[in-house]
Amino acid sequence: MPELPEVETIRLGLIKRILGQKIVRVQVLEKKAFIGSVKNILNQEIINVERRGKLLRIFLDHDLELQVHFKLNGQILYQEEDLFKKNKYTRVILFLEDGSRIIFNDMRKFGWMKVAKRDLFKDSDYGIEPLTKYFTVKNLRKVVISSTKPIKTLLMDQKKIAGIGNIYACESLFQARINPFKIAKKLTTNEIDSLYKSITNILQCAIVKKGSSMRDEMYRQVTGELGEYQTQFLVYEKEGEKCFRCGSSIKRLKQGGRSTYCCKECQK
DNA sequence: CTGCGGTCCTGAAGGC
DNA sequence: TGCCTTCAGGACCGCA
Repeated sequence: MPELPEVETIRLGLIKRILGQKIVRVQVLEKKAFIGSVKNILNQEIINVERRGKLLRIFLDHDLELQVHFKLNGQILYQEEDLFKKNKYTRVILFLEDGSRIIFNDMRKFGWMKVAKRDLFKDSDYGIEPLTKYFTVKNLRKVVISSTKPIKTLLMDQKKIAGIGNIYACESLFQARINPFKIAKKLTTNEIDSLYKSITNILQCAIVKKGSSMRDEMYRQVTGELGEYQTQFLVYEKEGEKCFRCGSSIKRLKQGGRSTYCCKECQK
């Protein structure tokens, strides 16, 4: 579920609420959801909240961090004491010193929280980070022209470009008028320029709209509110609807076991 | 190197 | 009503 814009929205929601707080108690309701020792993060102060691709990184004292990977259904909520509510999908609760709580929910149990040493974090495990100074047309071109994969598969390869999942890959390729099945190295210079602009534009807009909350409404902001970018989708989950640009029917095609949504007339 | 299918889980939706 | 299949935002693994 959460891709870059959703994780970034969660990061922004947390950073203005939890900095300087200490974690005073940790309740693990699902063992496999919490990797590492709870003891190591007790009484540690939260000093920053960062993000790399789809990975959320809560920085603590003593060179430690608590990483969160949301996979498909993970959710982080921030609750004041009096609003506290867990549900049947609550896997971990972090209690902060002022009585507030960070709740990690995950219906499908794919996601996890992990205690890790900050200096062991391998930035090179992740590809170019969009919306940073490293994400330039030149760097995107370098990655694109050296790959024989279909462009959509490449966009979702976290080791090449970090943070893009199925939704934003489909939407970016539609906006750039590129066929998701086109082999990356066959893209023209103009197409790569266009793709660069569409990725940047769509991710920025999605962050402004606080991410995308889909039909099962699993993604929420930390306040519990829904995101709003799903109202801007032009192809994702629009099978059979008319293309916004040319009016022909939006197709759903299988690609690497996943659904790819596109317009066969506009995306060549 | 690549693609493909299976795997970790739970639940919703649709067909019959 | 109930049973069955398919699908779901991610990522890893083994295999060809």
